[in-house]
Amino acid sequence: MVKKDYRNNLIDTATRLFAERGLKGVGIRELSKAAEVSISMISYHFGGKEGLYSLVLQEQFACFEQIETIRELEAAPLEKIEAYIRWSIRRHREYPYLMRFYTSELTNPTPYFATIVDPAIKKVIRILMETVEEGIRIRHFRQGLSCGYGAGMIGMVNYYFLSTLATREIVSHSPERDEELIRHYMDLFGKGILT
Amino acid sequence: MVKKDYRNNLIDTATRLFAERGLKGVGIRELSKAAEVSISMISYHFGGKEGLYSLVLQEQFACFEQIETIRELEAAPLEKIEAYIRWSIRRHREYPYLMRFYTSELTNPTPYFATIVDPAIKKVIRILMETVEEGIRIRHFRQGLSCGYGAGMIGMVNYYFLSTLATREIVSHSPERDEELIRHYMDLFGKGILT
DNA sequence: GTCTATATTGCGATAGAC
DNA sequence: GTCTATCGCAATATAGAC
Repeated sequence: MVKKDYRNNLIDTATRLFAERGLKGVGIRELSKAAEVSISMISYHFGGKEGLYSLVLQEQFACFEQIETIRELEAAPLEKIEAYIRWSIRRHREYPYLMRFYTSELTNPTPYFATIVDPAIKKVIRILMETVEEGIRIRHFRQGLSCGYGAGMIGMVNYYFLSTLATREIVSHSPERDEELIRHYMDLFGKGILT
Repeated sequence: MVKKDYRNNLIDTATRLFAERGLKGVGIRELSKAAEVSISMISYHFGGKEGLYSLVLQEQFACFEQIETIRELEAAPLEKIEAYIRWSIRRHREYPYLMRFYTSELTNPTPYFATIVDPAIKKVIRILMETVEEGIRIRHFRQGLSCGYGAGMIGMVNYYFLSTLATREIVSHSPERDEELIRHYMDLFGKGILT
């Protein structure tokens, strides 16, 4: 079906371009040329540039629904933390532009931050904090810890992907290293760095 | 001196507006109106909008020079890590818009990323990795750790400030909590979370 | 140094043909 | 559904008066 090809073509191209240069950094002329369709297709299919952007954003953040399965997991808190790390890394690999939208919306929010991005971030942070809280309560984790440590783990993983542009010459970001990365995060988070 | 007032006025206004909406998100009309000067002042003093932006960026990242004092510190690796955390938090408090420029340039880089932002980030990461490496070498830190753990610490601290917009209703970001925050990061990084 | 007025270019959106 | 051509507006930069 021709219609669907053109539509998907536009969505794919827009995802890449918006991720790389932001909503304001991409014009509909360049967008339609890159997608090899005419400029009027953007208004026709998506009601304008902003409509296309919000659709791309929705697609990118839809996967945050899956975090609920981690909350409902019948598992020890530390296993839930590992499940989060695995889910998070898988998510970044599956949606290579996700971190760009995530941080771009956090620093230069568009009107869609409040409805799409903010709830997704809050949901993940709340679940991680809950998990750490539970770990403290049932004495798997040390007493007197702050449940904010959960957010520390989110920060470590996200920064690994966020900083790629500056660190790829220093640290390998190959997917083949992902398992090693998970072990390292769990090791550091669990036991700390000291002898 | 009138000249300097107008110039500084423009720089201050531009810092706030560029931080909040990005280079492309702010026009020189709005900028000059907010700074209460005429539009032509931007070209006159800074050679155009981009010139003003690059000056703001230089100002924001100039403080990264100070990281050298941590490298040269005569102190144990763990103390250097704490010195980094203190320096980083102080930096975020002194330059409240720094994290916005930092992440905005990482996700939607402008032509100034390569000369201003990239070297600053690389310098900090290298020093943290060196410090962890040294800690492992002199057996203050556990053997078999990756020196990439240093970057994990950068990620935790930066994410705390990056995520403010989404987490301020969940976690307090008050400067009065900073000392507690430093203790928590050192505690987690040093001993981990397990009993 | 600072202003107003204007030149020029580029933007997003759409009318109308097919 | 898709195209081309064009409208109206906002962008940056600058000429020229003071």
